[in-house]
Amino acid sequence: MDESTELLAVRVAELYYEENKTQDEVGALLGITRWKVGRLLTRAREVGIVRIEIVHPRARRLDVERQLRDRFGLKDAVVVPLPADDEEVSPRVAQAAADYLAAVRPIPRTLGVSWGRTLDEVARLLAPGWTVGVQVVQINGGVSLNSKQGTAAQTAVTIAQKGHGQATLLPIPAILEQVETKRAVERDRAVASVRALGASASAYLYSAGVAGASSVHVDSGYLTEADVDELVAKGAVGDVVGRYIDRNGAIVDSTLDERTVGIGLDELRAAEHAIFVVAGDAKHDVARAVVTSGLCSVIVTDEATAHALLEETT
Amino acid sequence: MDESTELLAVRVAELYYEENKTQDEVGALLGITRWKVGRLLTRAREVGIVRIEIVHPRARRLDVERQLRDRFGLKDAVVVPLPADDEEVSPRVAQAAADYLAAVRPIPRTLGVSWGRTLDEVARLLAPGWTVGVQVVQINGGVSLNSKQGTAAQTAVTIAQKGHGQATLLPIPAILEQVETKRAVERDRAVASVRALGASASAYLYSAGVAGASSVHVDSGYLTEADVDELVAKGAVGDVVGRYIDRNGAIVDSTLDERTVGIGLDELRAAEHAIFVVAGDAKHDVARAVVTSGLCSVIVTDEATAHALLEETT
DNA sequence: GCTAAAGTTGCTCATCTGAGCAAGGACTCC
DNA sequence: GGAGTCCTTGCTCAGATGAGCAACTTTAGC
Repeated sequence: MDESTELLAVRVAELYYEENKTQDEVGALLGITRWKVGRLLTRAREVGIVRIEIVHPRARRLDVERQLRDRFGLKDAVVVPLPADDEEVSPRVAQAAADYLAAVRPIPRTLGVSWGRTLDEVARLLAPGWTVGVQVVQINGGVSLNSKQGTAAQTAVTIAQKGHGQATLLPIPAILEQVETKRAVERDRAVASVRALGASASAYLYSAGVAGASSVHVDSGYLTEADVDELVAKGAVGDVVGRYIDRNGAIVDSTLDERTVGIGLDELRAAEHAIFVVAGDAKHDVARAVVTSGLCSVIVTDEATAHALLEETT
Repeated sequence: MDESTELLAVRVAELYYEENKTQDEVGALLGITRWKVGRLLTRAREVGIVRIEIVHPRARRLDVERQLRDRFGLKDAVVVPLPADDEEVSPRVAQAAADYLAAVRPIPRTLGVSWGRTLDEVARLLAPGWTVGVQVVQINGGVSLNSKQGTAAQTAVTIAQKGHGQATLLPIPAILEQVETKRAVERDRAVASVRALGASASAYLYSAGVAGASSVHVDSGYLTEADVDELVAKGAVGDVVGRYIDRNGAIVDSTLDERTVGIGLDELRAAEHAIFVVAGDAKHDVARAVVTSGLCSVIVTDEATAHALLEETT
């Protein structure tokens, strides 16, 4: 588009969009036919002279969502635009996840949830009365060894309460020290039944952690920084329901995995609705691993993550 | 608009604007009638959920321009949107002024110009060949006492050259020390003829300066900082064609004014086209004085200045 | 509980707008 | 210089859209 055409397009756009004139009127005013006006407007939109944007905390990027679905064979995708303020990213994604959960049809009778900061936020933002009589099951261990005790339970309970249903918890450490202990615990009748209930869920809602010193597992005392460093050295990019995976979505350390309590990755892969919530630049790698290895059927994320997924997997 | 309607409006806007669906399709998809879709879109635009903006260096704000015309009885107004970068404001206004000048009809045979940074920029941005055979006359004195000598002449010459015409200069100090000198100079045949030519111009193009230590007059040595301080104390807000005016557009110091060489304010007020170019936050006060006192028939400015003019003159 | 006022909804109809097409113009490559 | 190709232009026509209206619903005030 040459200089003078561009200038004309600007004038046309001003008269049409800002002055609310019809294409006919604009044409008459500028001495061109209305068809030319129409074409200039189309071009102005294409070229970006005219920018139409939807400014709202609950806005979504449907075009990006479609690309994600297509590229990774997902059942669904939810992408929220990046807000001006970085702090706002995770609440918006959480809100979107909460909205999505409330809209899942058929309504899940049994919902398996993991825990973590992101999930906590989702629970908090979920609309009270989002459903009726839901059964929420915690799908991975979580009683932490230090202060933050109870947040894992809190998440499940909140989601259950707001859905006028009840929560079934898994009050067991996420990772046990000995394989034997883990086996023994799983043989326990109560624990086994929770595991069974979890395995039967019709939908799962979970997030992922980054493999690094800031991991919740280090924070909670399940793993030392050295442990995590070793995992990273072995190729770990992050954890999903407490299990560390590499960039291909494979378990990094099977011994560690044996000591991890909760649902297995294959159960997640087989699930009807496996809703994966991720926000933030740090999690691009884990997100990619999850999405490419079919761990989720639905992803809820921010635009930056979505673009990262789409760009680098060409 | 309540929460749920708003959310619906967002969904509607996304499907309509981003997915390019018809209102009918959007309605079918969301289970509402197409009329409701149309109404939601209208509201979304009104409320600002949908924002349509024209992003272009040459874009204008026609709505604001209309307000300016109406409020101040101007013949015309040109308002450029604020660019993201503050540095960009004055070039954009200058460009707009250059564009405007080239589009003035009937084409001015004789154009009176003042000088200064703004005018210089206008001259620089003017399109070569913007007209043919124009006669450019310098309307106020300008040979400066220090280094920057010649810029005043430069402006007029550039405008004339680009308009395939010739420039008539007024190579005399803007302000003389003695009234007698000024009178004597004006009696000079050559000078008198330039003044006469200037007075006969069919269009004037000029800017304004702020009354303050940074004034060109101080910079050029015509006035001392103390002089300017005194002017300010007397109510001066700035100068137009070298003459200091107060907020009502009246001459502040008649003695000083008597020593100022060039066109008078009344000649400006009587002119057919008095095109006033102002940019920048510092000049809001002078701009208001010029505009409210009828010194210009056309204003070319930036959005911030325009808003300042409109807001505070209610 | 009733009435008036204000707001909302679905509809008709006139107008606006984009897709698609044929004709004209400009540019390229022998 | 001429044929072929690409791009632009104005047009027809069908589909999309907004103004205006009457019926209906909600709200407020008594």
